[in-house]
Amino acid sequence: MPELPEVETLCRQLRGVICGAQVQEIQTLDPKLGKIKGLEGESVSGVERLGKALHIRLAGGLSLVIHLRMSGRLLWQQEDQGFTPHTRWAVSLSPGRILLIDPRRFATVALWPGLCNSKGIDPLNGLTPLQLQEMASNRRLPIKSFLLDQSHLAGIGNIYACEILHRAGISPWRKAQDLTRAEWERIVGATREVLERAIACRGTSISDWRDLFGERGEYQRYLQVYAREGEGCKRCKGVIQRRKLNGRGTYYCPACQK
DNA sequence: CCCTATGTTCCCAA
DNA sequence: CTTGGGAACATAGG
Repeated sequence: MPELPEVETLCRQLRGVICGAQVQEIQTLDPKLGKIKGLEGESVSGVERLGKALHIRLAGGLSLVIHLRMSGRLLWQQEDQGFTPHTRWAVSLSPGRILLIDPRRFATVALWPGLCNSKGIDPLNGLTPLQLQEMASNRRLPIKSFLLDQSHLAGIGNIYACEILHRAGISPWRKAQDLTRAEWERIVGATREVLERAIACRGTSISDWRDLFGERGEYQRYLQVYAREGEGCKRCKGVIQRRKLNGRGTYYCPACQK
């Protein structure tokens, strides 16, 4: 469910409520998640996002790393209001607790010694067209699959890959190695514009995404192609199509994405 | 029963 | 060894 804008939203919201707070208790309700012990009394020194992973940094140097995968959510409870359905894990801190809610049970939590080194570059931090073009040289996979590969760009998922390619006017099936310099420039620009607006909107609540405080995001108002199969393109006279690419629903306008 | 779902990892064939 | 694609993971909903 959550991609870069959604995880960034949680990251910023968590910073506002748990920086400096002390860990009181960690509860593991789903045995599939490994138990994390020995953090009682540790204080939170910061919250960072690396790709789609959330890092809660502790003063002792360790980081609690949460990955929400497909259906994970975080919910802040200032007071104990009980566990909502599908609560898998919870951290109680001095000002309140964070619930990890995850129907499909793909989410992971782990304790990392220090900073996790992720290979992919952050699309919002120093992304250049030349850099991308070099990474894509000799890659015959479709550009959409390239954008989804977290070892290249860290944070883009299925919704935003579709939206970025529409905004850039490029077909999801173009081979990554065939894009021109000008097209990579359009991708970099579209990536920044789409992700920054989505962050400002606190994510896309097309189905069940909610932020840390249970509020819906607003970016669904700005979606140009995702979940719009059969509807008119907002930029040309085309009709939005949906096809599968590597098993993922892929929305695009055949008329203006070349 | 079928298909779908905002992600990642493993396995296999080319 | 590399690359790309499909299945698996687990659950709910249409």
